[in-house]
Amino acid sequence: MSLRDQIRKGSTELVLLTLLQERPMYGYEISQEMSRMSDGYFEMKEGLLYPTLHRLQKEGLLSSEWQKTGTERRRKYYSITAAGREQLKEQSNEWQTFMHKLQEIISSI
Amino acid sequence: MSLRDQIRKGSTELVLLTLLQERPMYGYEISQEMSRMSDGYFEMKEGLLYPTLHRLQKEGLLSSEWQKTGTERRRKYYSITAAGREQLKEQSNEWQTFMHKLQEIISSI
DNA sequence: TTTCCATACATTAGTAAGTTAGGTATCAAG
DNA sequence: CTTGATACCTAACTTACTAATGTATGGAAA
Repeated sequence: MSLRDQIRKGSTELVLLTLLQERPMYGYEISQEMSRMSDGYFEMKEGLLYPTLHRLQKEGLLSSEWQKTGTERRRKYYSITAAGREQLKEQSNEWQTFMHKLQEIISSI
Repeated sequence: MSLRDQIRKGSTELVLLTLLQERPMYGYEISQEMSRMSDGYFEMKEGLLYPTLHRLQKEGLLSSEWQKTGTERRRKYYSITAAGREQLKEQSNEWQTFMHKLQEIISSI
């Protein structure tokens, strides 16, 4: 695992929930959008993306529905739930704390 | 694993190398000092601390020597090497990038 | 003086997040 | 009609991290 991969560990949920707070999206769209909006920095492999979406839904932080319209390719759209928004707030705060603490340590030397 | 534990994942090496850049320390001292200087935020369990020190030494980022003086309790002091300082610079930069990117995403919504 | 806690090293078994590598199917373009 | 992008998914493996435990020494208190 690269240094970047190692550092990104643990940010999966935060990034996912943040994206879905904007609007409902389907898996493939999420991976594209995540890469696009971070200029390629955040890239989520399918082997992580789909299992994580399933887990977050199981935990009640996301809900999903298959797209109804018959013409387009089948897509499963994920939406953030109220519990998901709560969790997002919590995670966002925790990340802010972490980054602040880390800055303190880095700049203390 | 708690949210905080999950988030701290991947910061182990950076924090260790940063501490040892200040001065050589032994394992027990590192865990105390790490907790002290972060007001209890960063806590490294022994099951992570010792294997990681061993690994970093094996990778040439740290060197170690047992304390010589006979009176005191035996201690293994770890020092950062030139390669370790290089790695620290790299990791520090990578972390800055990551935190910047994450802030962008968080604040973009 | 022995008992108890802090110091100081370490390992082992288990968990869970992440990667790697596949599989299936549809649609559009050349 | 094959190729690549879209779109879903799973299984096997790796590894950072936790939880639990083990060993040994020194000092303080009982």
